[in-house]
Amino acid sequence: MDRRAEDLTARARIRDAAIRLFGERGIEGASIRDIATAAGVSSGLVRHHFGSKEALREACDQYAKERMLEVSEELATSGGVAALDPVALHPRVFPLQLYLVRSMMDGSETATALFLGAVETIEDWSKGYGINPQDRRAYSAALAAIKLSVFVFRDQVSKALGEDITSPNGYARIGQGMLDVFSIPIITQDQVETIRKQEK
Amino acid sequence: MDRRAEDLTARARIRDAAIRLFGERGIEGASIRDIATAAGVSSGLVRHHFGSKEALREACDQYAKERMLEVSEELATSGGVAALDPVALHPRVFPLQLYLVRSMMDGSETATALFLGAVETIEDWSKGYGINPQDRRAYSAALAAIKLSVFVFRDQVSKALGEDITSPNGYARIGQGMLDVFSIPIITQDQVETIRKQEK
DNA sequence: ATCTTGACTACACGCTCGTGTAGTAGTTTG
DNA sequence: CAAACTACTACACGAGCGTGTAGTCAAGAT
Repeated sequence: MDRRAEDLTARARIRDAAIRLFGERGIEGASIRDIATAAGVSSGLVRHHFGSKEALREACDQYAKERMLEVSEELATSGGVAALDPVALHPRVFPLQLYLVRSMMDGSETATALFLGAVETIEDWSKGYGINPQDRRAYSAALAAIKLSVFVFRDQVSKALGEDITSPNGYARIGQGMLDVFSIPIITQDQVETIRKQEK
Repeated sequence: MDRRAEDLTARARIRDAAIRLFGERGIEGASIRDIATAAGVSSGLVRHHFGSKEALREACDQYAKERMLEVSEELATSGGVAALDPVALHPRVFPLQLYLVRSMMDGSETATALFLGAVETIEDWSKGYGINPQDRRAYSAALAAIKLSVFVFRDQVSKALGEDITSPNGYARIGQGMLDVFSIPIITQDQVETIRKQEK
């Protein structure tokens, strides 16, 4: 997580520690005392700045959302593979993505809204790109979920590759793996037709 | 979760309730008392049968693993799309998958071993199927993660589609969406080459 | 008829959690 | 210089947790 000038305050340290620990252990799994210790402050100060655990989580949601949208815009203007990646899948935002995924699984509305936004972005992009699936909405939702899957299973994927996917090399490999999934069709459109008829 | 003859015992009811609640709320999020209430027994009986929460989780891991492998074999022999789906993605095993994903995220070795097994199965399958990605291991790991992603984000995907993906209709739609992802290449192999050169 | 065993419950324990309260130190404001 | 405010800590609270213990009850063995 890269720092900004105002971010040397205790409040920012608490928020950063919360995002990291919530992301690693889940919301229930990380206690206020753990977060306070990680940030090098007393547990009372967490309460002083954020009021409650729920409010701390909302502050984290908001911050993660803002940062994600910032990075997303940066990548959109820089071109490259970015267009393929409306919700940025960039090593820089690993901790944020990890946190958002956990927050989503624990029912965060802000995080879920980000997901829905990503689905819409993919919908628009796929239209402009000339992709015409049977059910564009379902296609876009599947793609949005797919892009987050690597974060969810980062430990398992790392174990499968034999190297941490947060390392430059591991990240490059799994990124390449994803590109292969997106470039090599594993069934033909004809087969898809056949399956759909079977199901009816 | 479908029942078997022996499954009318209190022990089985506890295990089923545990798999459901662990899957819905995470391991930390579901207490022994919650599970006991859901199974219609006292919390002491959970301890009597399983010893500890950790042991209960391991029993759930083991049971989920066995059932998954059973279903996996069934689907493999029944042909159809099954070959495409070495780790069965079948509505029948939704609660099991949900549980295994949660257990995996909380560091279960049994669940992680299942994931690694799936990666190997996909590796073998992709070879026999004539798919030749740059990095077969990374490709297989990505595919394994992708297949589980729908379970992780089932609430978000359901919200995006406007209908529950555990319903027959919703399941058919997201299944179709996945098939479209696997049948429509979104970048060409040439573009992949270009990107790889850029990154170097 | 008594003993044993296993399924099952009730209840109490110590711990950690989120939260509440009181108070201190340093800076800002009048 | 005093008052007020803000960042911050220490400590106590009640609740819920996993766990431990004691005991009930029905069924089968001796």
